[in-house]
Amino acid sequence: MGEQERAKRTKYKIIEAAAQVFFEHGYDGAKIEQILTAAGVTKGALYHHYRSKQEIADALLQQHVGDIAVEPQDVKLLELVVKGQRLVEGLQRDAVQRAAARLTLEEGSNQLDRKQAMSLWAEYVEALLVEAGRRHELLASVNNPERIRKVAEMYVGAFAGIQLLADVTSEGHNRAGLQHQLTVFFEHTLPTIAAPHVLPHLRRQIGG
Amino acid sequence: MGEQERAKRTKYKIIEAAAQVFFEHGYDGAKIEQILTAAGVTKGALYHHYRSKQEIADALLQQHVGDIAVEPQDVKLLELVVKGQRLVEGLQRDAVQRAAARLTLEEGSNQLDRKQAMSLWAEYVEALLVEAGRRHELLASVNNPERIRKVAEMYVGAFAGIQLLADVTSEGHNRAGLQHQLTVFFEHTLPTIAAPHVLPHLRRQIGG
Amino acid sequence: MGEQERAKRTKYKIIEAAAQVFFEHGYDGAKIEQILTAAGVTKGALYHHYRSKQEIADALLQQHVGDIAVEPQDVKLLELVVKGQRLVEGLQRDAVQRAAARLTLEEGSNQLDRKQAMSLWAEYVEALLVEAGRRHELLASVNNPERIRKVAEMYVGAFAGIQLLADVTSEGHNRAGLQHQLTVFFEHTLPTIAAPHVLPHLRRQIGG
Amino acid sequence: MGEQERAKRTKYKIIEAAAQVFFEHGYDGAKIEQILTAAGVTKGALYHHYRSKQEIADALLQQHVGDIAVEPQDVKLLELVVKGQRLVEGLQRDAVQRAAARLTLEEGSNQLDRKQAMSLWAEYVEALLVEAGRRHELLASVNNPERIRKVAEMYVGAFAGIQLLADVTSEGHNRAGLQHQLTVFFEHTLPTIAAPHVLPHLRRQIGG
DNA sequence: ACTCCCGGGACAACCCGTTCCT
DNA sequence: AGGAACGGGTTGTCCCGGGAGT
Repeated sequence: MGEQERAKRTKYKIIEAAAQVFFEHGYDGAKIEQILTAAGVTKGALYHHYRSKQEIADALLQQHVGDIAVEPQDVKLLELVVKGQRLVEGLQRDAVQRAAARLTLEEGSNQLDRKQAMSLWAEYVEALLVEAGRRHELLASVNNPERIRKVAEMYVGAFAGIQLLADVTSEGHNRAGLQHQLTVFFEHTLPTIAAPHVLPHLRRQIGG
Repeated sequence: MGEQERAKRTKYKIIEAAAQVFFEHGYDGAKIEQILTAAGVTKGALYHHYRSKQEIADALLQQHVGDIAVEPQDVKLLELVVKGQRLVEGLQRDAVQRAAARLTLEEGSNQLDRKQAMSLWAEYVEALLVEAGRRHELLASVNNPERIRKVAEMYVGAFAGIQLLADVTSEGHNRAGLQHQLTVFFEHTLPTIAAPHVLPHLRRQIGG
Repeated sequence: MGEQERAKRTKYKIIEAAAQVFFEHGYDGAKIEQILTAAGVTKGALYHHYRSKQEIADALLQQHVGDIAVEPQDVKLLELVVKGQRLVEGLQRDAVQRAAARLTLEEGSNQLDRKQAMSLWAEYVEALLVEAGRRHELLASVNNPERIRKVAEMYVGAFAGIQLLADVTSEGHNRAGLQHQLTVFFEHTLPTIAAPHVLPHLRRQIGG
Repeated sequence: MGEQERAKRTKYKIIEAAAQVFFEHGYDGAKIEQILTAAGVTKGALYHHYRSKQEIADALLQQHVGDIAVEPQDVKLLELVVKGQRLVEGLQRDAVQRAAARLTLEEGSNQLDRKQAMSLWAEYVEALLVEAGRRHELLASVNNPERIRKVAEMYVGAFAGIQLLADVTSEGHNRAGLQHQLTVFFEHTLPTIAAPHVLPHLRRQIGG
């Protein structure tokens, strides 16, 4: 019982340490020894819980998928905004999220994972926009399937890039930075997507 | 003499091969052997021309900086658009550009490089926007130093992200894809930045 | 009490499992995990009963030495034949015997054990032959100390080899195979050792 | 050119050192470090020439197959004797032969090799005996297919065993020992196989 | 008394960037 | 420019101990 408890904590210590190291050095650049040191565990312990470096990375990515649920909103586009904010918040707060993001972008020998992760996001945004369109929240010029698809992809890409840049621009993991960046992004893209009557709602959330 | 010639060609073969390998596997993941095989060169040759793996990467990045000069335009914002298009075009055409992009985003042991590269871009865009502002090409709401700075950063970030996504979304290195993506990006951001009277000019370039 | 009983059974389960694994992979090649799995025991249990891998091997070898006693025979050479047959029978029936044989032939870090085991056998056979000589059961050409010694060594060696080959030639652990092999061996060596008048007795046993 | 020469010598040094170590400790027990030390080469050199420990063992076994050709003899059974003597001689003279023998008997993960090696020998001896039978060199009691087969197997097995024992009985690699053992073996088995009229010929060779 | 899980750490095989000699 | 050699560093294996629970 107490044993189980300890094991659980050890596993988590390892994941946390791995997150830190993976985030800083990438998958290939990360050395097991670094993880060991950071976690304060021995090799025996680590390999007791995970069979390989790859398995640690996988476990880390699992954690990530603990998907950010967003409560439904009257204005569908609000969900997009909130989701983005939550995601950003997660990236700032949680080293595991940051590492997962890095690993996903990097591809670990298999390009597929990266592809899938991105595609998933794109699909999610697309579905959201479609629904928004049905509710007349989109500008007429945007509200057709072809266009929605493109916009979704652009959004996801741009979003990913902003995260990337934020790592760089900010000294420490300054919270305000990324959040502000996101705000700017929304302010400059939503007006060309959303119908005028929903913009005020969106602005309120953004500004908040 | 002819020797010089051959040496030059060998060096380039190496860079090209390295580009391919670095792009696919990243810096740490790339093995010298792979480069050797891809280039059809022996180890002796490679180390005759470059003293280390890092030096190859550096040489590769130099190439990249062979900066895309853009001819001055009446409308300053057009330069931004053209620059973006040129960059994208380069990324599609040239494996070296692609590899350089990957390496830059990855940081090679030193975070500084990534930071600098990004900052450089941000500064370039910022300067461009400032000049555009002076020429009354910006919306009033955007035309103040603080805001311009933020917008520039957002732009660079989003831009980087679009490239990333493009690697993923496209099967082969489909040219049209990235270009189209970029078009969508410009269409959805410029209206919230540029003054109405320059928009038609920009649209003409974008659509082209 | 019942505890003791269980402990005993556990110990035996371990020995049996170890025998299987040692026989198949040799000492170095055998992994504790494999023994664990085969025995259906946990690591804690195993190390409660045995302090090390080596100790398991030792225990296994002890078992082996539970020497095959052969009832005295009128014709001394018959004892040699019977002993051989018993040994072979044991090797077929009992995995522990098989494993012990392998470990003995392999030497476990110390060559001494192997030497001793072999020497023991050689001495046993030698003593037996000496006694047979005293009883006029040997051919005159063989019946001198020097010769007896050599013959004994040859016998043991050849015998060991036959076992080895049998492992290999036979698909499953075919019982008949080894036994038959042994018969052939006796048939082809005894006539050059035994006095003619004892041969019929020996043949009867061999053929049986 | 001179390079090639050096490489060849290095490869051989490695094989020789490996032979020594494999012979003493078996495959699993042999450590690469030991081979390195014995050969006086570095890890890099070793792995430049061989990709794995297994590959070294394989190379070693190849060498072994450089089969001992025996010049045809009038009396076919003489070939059997000569072959045996040559083999034994080889085992004494050449560490590589010794190691190969050990590795073959040990099976390295795949039992097949051992089986095949043994079977090959058995087949060789069988063929030889068949031919001898055709030339009326065998006793009538032996000269039938069934029997020949069994005798061949017995022979090979016994032979292998004698080698094994010799490793053990002898302190240094005493040459005389094994050879003498072999002599005894032939003396005690051939009379029950060979026709009386060829025995003198065989004895002459054996005694030689 | 025995089981079991967690953890410790030495050590092994192998990789890979680099140098050195030709 | 060619290719053998170098050697430190990496991941992963495996034998074993320890302590809580039943």
